[in-house]
Amino acid sequence: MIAIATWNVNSIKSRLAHLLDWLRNEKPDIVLLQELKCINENFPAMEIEDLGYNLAVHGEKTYNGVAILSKFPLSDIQKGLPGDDTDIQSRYIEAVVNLPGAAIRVASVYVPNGQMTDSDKYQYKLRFLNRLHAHFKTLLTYDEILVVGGDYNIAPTDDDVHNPKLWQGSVLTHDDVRSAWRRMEYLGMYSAFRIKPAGDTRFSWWDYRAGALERDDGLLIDHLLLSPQAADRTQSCFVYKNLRMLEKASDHTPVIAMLAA
DNA sequence: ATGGTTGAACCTCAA
Repeated sequence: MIAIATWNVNSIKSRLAHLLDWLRNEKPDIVLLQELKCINENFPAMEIEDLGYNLAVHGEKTYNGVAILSKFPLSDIQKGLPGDDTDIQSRYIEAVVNLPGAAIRVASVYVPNGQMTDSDKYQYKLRFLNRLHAHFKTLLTYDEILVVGGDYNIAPTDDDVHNPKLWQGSVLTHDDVRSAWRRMEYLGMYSAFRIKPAGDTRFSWWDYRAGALERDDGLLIDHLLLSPQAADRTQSCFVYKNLRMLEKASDHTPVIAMLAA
């Protein structure tokens, strides 16, 4: 079994102790990280490599930043989401993980939050999702085992929201972004948690504000999207809530898929 | 308390 996790750490520097403990205890094979909030030079590569991981890092000062950690060798590393050369934000990284006798293409994506539906950032989010759709269309022609994990900043249905009324029309639940999500599904990308849910936790993110965690005011916005070849191998998908319960936690917690391999 | 917290970097922005 191969464990593939996605986790928005909200600053790799602030979350390093949590990350290292988790890697030591759970030993996920592949980890897709978002919101590093650091440039490549400041990424704590040695500490993570010491635990047996190979790295691909696409950092940025202050904001964004994505990375791939893998127990197996990486090749064909690509940084940046195709489709707009003027977009310099570090929100996408892709690589091939070379398992013995098999290869898995993986990517870590940090979809823009969008802030407010009347903001320019929301338009950027919708354009980004269009580019992601186009890229998935290309990737699916490869007929590979493909896993794209990340913070999609989309709660695909009201089942993914603790209190749907409270979140109605927000940038995380708006019809526009849900429609964009479904377009990716219709291409043939399957949500791991949708097809093989396991465990008791339905959400992956709780706001720091207003006691959201205490009220379980959570949303499932971190997802692992799978090609048909990856979906066939997926045995289960669950949220690892422990990391949200710690002192100085990220506001997101890992989502993990188990693939037969 | 016209909402609250966290992180990075700056005296505010993004989430």
